[in-house]
Amino acid sequence: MAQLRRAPLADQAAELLLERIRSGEWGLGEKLPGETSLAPQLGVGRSTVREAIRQLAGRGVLASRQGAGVFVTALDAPEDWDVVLRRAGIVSVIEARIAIETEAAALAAARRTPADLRAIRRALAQRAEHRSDIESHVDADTAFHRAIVAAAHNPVLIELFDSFTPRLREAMIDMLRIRKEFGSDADHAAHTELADAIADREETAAAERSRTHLLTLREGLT
Amino acid sequence: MAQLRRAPLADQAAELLLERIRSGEWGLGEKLPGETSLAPQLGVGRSTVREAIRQLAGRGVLASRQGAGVFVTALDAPEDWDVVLRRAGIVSVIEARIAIETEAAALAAARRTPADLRAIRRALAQRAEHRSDIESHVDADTAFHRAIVAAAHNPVLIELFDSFTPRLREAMIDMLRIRKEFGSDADHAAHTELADAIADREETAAAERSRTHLLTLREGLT
DNA sequence: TCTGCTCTGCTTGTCTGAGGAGTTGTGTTA
DNA sequence: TAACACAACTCCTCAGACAAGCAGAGCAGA
Repeated sequence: MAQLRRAPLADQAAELLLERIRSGEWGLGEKLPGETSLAPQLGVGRSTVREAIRQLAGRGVLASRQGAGVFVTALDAPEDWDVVLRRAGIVSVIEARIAIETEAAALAAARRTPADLRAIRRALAQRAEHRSDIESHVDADTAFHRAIVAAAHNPVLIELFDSFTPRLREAMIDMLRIRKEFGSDADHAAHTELADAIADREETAAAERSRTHLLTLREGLT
Repeated sequence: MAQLRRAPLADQAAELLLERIRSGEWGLGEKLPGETSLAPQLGVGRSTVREAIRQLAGRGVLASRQGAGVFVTALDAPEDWDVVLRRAGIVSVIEARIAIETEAAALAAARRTPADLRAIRRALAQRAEHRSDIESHVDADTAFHRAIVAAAHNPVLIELFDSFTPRLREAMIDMLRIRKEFGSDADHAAHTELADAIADREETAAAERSRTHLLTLREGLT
C-alpha cells in the first residue's frame, strides 16, 4: 500500500528483527528462536530469514553459531560516526576540526618532508585557481588543509579529518552561497602564510595561523 | 588447512569478496559478476554467495538491485575505530588525545557550569585517593580528564575522548608498571592547577597546562 | 531521423526439500 | 559418581524451480 513492496523481503525481515531486538524482546547474549520457527513467524521462507540474519550479522548485531543458535551481540547497531556528527550540530564539528587541525599544523611543521611540502604548495596553487565556482573552491580548500594534516604523519588525525569533511562540505557551501565572500586576497594570503610557517618549521606559528583561520570559519557558521 | 574450516563458508566468501574489492578489482559503483557466475568462481553454492553479499550489504559495502545486479557502494568497510586505533601506534593516539583535550580544556574554561566544576573537583579528589593501585589510579585519572572534556559541552569531543580511552588504558597501565612513579605530589599539583585554571575561566592557561601534562605522558610512552 | 513501444535475455528475489555438521542435554553404564 | 553414547536440536550448504524486475536490442510509427 504505502511502499509498493519496494524493499526486498529480506531487508524488511531484518528491519523487523532489529526492531524486536531494540524493544528488548531478546536481551544481550540471548538466543533467538530457530530459523525454522522464525520463518513462519515473519511470514517468509527460511532462506529469507537466513539472509536477514546475515545482514544483521554484518552490522554486528547478531552472531550465529552452528549447532547452537543465533545470539544477540549488540542491542543496537554501533552508532555510526555519521549519525553522531549529523546530530552534533555544525559548531561542535568545527570545534573538533579546530582541535585536530591546529595540532596537526604544529606536527606538520615539525615533521613535513620535502614531498609533503610539494603537495601542500600544489594544493595551495589549486586552491588559488578555483575562486569562481563555490563547490570546487570548497573542495580545493579541503584538499589543501588535508595535505597539511597528512604532513603530520599521524594516521589517527588524518582519519578524523576525513570523517569530518563530508559533514562540513555541505555546511561550508551553504555558508559561502549566502555570504558570497570567498577566494578573497586576504583569505588566500592567510593560507599562504600557513604554508610558509610549515615550510619554515615554525610550529607555534603554524598552529596559531591555523587556529585563527578556523575560528573565523566558526564565526561564519554560527 | 590453516583454519580447519573454522569459519562458515559464507563468512569466508564474504571475506574473499571484500579482499577483491579492496584490491580494486571492481571500482566504486561498478557491478559485480552475477551470483550464478560468482558461485562457481568461489566454489560455493548460490545461496552461500547470496549470504556473503547480504553480509557485506549489512556493512555498507555492497548493494543489490533486483534485475540489475550487485554494486559496490564503498571501497572498504568504514574502518572500525578499534582497528584504526590499534594499528596506529600509541604515540599517534596520544597525539590525537592531546589535540582534542587541549581544545576541550580551553572550551571548558569558557563554558563550564557550576555543576561541571563540582564534577571536576570530585574527580580530582577521587584521583588523589587512588594513589596505590595502578589500575584504579589510571581509571581515576581518566575520569578526571573526562570530566574536563565533558565540561566543554561538545558531543563530538567527548565521543572522541571515549573512543581513545580503552586503547590508552592498557598502554598507561603498562607504562606505570615499569616506571613505578605515579601519584606523585608534583603530578597531583599539576592536575590541581589545571582544574583551577578552568574554574577561573582562564582559557589559554587551561589549554597550556593540559598540553604540558599530556606531552610528558607522551614522552613516557615513547 | 527521432521517438516510443515491445520483446527478450539476464539479474536478483524467494521458496522448498534434502543432507551435512556441530552443539547441548539426557540417559545409560561402569 | 564419572565417563560415555546417543538423540534432538541447531545452523550450514547445496540444488532446483519459479517469480519479479531491469536494461538493451530491435522494430514500428511519426
